[in-house]
Amino acid sequence: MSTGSGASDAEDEEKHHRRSRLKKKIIRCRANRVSDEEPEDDGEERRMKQDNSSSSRLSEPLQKEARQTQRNAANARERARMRVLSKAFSRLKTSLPWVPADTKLSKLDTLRLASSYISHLRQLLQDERFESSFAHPVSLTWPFLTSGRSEEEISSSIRLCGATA
DNA sequence: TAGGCCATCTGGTCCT
DNA sequence: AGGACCAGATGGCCTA
Repeated sequence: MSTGSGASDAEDEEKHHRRSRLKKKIIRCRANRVSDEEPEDDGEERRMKQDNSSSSRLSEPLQKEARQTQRNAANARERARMRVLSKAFSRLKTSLPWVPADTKLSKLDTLRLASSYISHLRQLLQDERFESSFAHPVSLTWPFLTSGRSEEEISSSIRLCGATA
């Protein structure tokens, strides 16, 4: 997974499309297997049965088909859900300071770094010097925290964020 | 080539 | 009943 920056977004997209094509191929194969098991469509009788709203009254093959349709819909929803989750991870990653945009970071690493970064910020809030030099520290976000800090403080933060907890 | 990571499928459970 | 969420299984891609 790459970051949420413009170029890497496109990269992500391309990667995603490549994967999707492969996966779709797999899905098609599986679907074919399923449909191979299904008997031939018997026109009129089938259409009449489709008018029945209750699936329990459907014939066996139609029930099977209905289940498969529902499954496919559920799969699509699950894919969308996981896509949202992945994007959230990407956004979280881009909000981590001192992590270059093109850095490869697993989801687990992203969580760990975010966690350590939060700890770091909490530490800063408890720091007396920090409190005396900023009137409203809580309203500040990370890019501003670097101003007024020594090289040593910044590099120690880099070490902190660079280490996988 | 093994191992890590990821996307997807799937069945189960919970919630509305 | 249907959707959301979750966890396990599976298979592909990538890298050391």
